[in-house]
Amino acid sequence: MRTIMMVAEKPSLAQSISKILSKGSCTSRKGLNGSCWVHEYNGVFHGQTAHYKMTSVCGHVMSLDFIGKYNNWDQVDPAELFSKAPTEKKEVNPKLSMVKFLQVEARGCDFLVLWLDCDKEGENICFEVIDAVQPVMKGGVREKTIYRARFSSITEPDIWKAMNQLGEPNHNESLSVDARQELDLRIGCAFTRFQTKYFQGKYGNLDSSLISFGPCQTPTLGFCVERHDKIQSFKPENYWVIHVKVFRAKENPLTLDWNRVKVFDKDVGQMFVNLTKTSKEAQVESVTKKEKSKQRPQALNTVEMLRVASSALGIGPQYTMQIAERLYTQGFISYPRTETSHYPESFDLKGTLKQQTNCPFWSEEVKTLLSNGINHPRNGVDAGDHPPITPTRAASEEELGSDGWRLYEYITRHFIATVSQDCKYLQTTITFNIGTETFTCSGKTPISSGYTAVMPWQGIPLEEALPVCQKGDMFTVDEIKLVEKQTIPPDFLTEAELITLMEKHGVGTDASIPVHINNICQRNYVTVENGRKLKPTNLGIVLVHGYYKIDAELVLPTIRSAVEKQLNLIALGKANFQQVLQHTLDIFKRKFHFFVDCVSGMDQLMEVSFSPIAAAGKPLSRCGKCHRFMKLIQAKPSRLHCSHCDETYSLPQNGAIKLYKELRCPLDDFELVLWTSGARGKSYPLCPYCFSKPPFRDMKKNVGCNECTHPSCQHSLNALGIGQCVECDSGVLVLDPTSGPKWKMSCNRCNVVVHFFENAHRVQVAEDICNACDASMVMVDFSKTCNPLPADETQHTGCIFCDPIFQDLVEIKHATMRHPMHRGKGARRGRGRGRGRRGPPRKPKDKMDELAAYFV
DNA sequence: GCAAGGTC
Repeated sequence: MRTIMMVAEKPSLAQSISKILSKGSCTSRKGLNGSCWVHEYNGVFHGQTAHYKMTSVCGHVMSLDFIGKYNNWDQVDPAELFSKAPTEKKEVNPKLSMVKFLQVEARGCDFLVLWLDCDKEGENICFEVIDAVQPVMKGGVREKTIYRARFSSITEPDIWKAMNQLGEPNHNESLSVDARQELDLRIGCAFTRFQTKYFQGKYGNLDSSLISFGPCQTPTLGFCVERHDKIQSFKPENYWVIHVKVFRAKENPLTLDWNRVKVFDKDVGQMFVNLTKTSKEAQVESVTKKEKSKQRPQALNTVEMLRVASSALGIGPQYTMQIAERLYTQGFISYPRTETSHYPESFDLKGTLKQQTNCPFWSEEVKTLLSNGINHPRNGVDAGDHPPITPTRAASEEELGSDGWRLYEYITRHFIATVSQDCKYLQTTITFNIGTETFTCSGKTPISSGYTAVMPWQGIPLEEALPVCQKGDMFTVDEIKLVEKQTIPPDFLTEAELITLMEKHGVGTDASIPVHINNICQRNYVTVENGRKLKPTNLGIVLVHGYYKIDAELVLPTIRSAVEKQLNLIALGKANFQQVLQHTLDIFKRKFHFFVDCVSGMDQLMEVSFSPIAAAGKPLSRCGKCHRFMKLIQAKPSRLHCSHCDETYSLPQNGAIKLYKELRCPLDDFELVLWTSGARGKSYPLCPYCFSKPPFRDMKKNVGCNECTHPSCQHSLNALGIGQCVECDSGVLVLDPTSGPKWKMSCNRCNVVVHFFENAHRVQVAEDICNACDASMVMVDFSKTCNPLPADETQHTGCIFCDPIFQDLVEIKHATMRHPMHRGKGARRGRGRGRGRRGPPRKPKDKMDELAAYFV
């Protein structure tokens, strides 16, 4: 029997498609990566009985990156990223072993049917799957073996239609995505690295660890700064309006609106007032009554959900998507990433509504709709991806938690609204003539609330009823005055407005819009103010103004759409992949060089808001080269700067840095500093020079003395390492020499901190090794007054894992069970032991020799 | 450490 492997873009789709095609009879099992499912059933393929295996990936399998050595910021000129630097495809998430999983499932299969989403990204993933799977499938030389299923919705008729009309994957569309990936990578990384290094080397208080650039995030920031500029350049203007009040006996006075609304010249205003004042009476010119309606909403898609969540619920896009994904995986709502605002024909509107019958918040409205009949939903856009976002089962606040419930409540109310009637109201307008001028007064009275019954915030507010009158009726003029007013500046851009702008200009997608907004917040280009308004920071403003000054195209919203236009030519087969890629890269390469040449133009703006790095920070520790004090710059990213040598040294982030007893690194004479993390109180010393430039080949970048393999330095791993970490595979528990009297050792790789020998006078790592577990022996001195040791002993040396006397004094407890000592000899792991187990350390050579060797 | 696009 032939076997057909079928692959969807996500596990949920594999499940629904296989359910349809197997008519509910498939068996399901989890794949070896623990994330994807395999659904199997028998059916017919090409007229013969066949075995089907339907599975999925989780989005893209591969992602593009530069080959390793081009990811070293210190060694690579960003300009090289435009052409010289080779790229390679890497697995997006190596932990998922997606390629291996696909190969295991595809081995020996006869046919491959690709059910990836029907957009360009999906087409690209098709080829990622093909590349992974083809080598292990049965070689069908004479027969076509790879098919593409194209579906426009996840409904039975559509899925069956797709299965019966299998086509071929579209290589051109896939190539257009390959081109986009390469362009985004080369352009984004080149600009980001250049800017970051350039500005961070010059200014001390930028307060952002990364000065990033990207074809989506930069225009996103541009929108926010554009509004800021409008506010700044706003000049209030005076204008004048005529306020008129009229009344009739025993009735409340009416305030009227002037038909000319306002004038910008006081004298002209006064003239109109005089003309109005020629009459003491207001005559009714006409009374019109018009039935109007407020339309029920279209079915909910992602972008609209994000807008409402931000503006009405006060929940940001990133968090909204997190909540929505949780609601989706728990089965409360349908798939939350969709551009479609139109229910498919087969959508069970009534069934979805019935589920909500018993929810007290809207049961009345639901019951009325079910008994009176639901309204046909408005036409929306069918993007062919997923149905609109709807509730899929009833829920309560207890089940969902506060924010989950608020979003679910909105989604549900929105759904009910889409099948409700429009809101109808009567608009009455009374037109008055006073002198030569015309004034009106209007009011709304609800006729039927329609959908606003479930979306009360959109309802017609109750107003005082207008007086009943007819043409020719006379009112007495109570008051006529000229009122001076001022135009007011616009407010900062709201997140909801930004989402609309991004969508309009094609910046980002429904799934990536939240990411871009999050990026510009995290990079400290904008802050989120009350009412989720986005206020640009000095840094954000200077960056955008700098781009405007040097090359406005870098920040204009068209930068994305212009490139996408080119990419579309590839997708349509009208242009060659290489030519488009080269052409676009050439343009941006020139833009890059121009930007580099003109960056002083941005400097002039930076200088106004930021202080030079040499003027920032407080003196902390001495430089090993000039022996003058270096300054600690606390602003993000925290770093040490030697103004004499004009060098900047990076430091670990998210912790406190202080001087470490004026001790020095034996390799380079830099004074050591102590890094302390907040939460768990982990700390270690580090040499500012070695931290960026590891002295030994086996040492990674950005590590402290607790990972240094120096053979004789008293602060190194060799001197203070005790034994293999009890949690992680690669770490070593290192004594924290500053931790007494609450002594502890912490893993130099993971977050494990082990407390031991509380109140001991002194704790030292001894020369000897435990025979049983290879850990370093530990020597402990207790003071006489506080001595837990037996008899009169105040000093004891032993293995903290194996020594019975130490057992109660070490807080390892359950973690001990993971230690090799307690798992039998077979379980011993070879790596990462304490000192003495790392082989004879190489003798350190002269520091500069070491460095030279390191970088060869 | 970087982009944007999928998805978990």
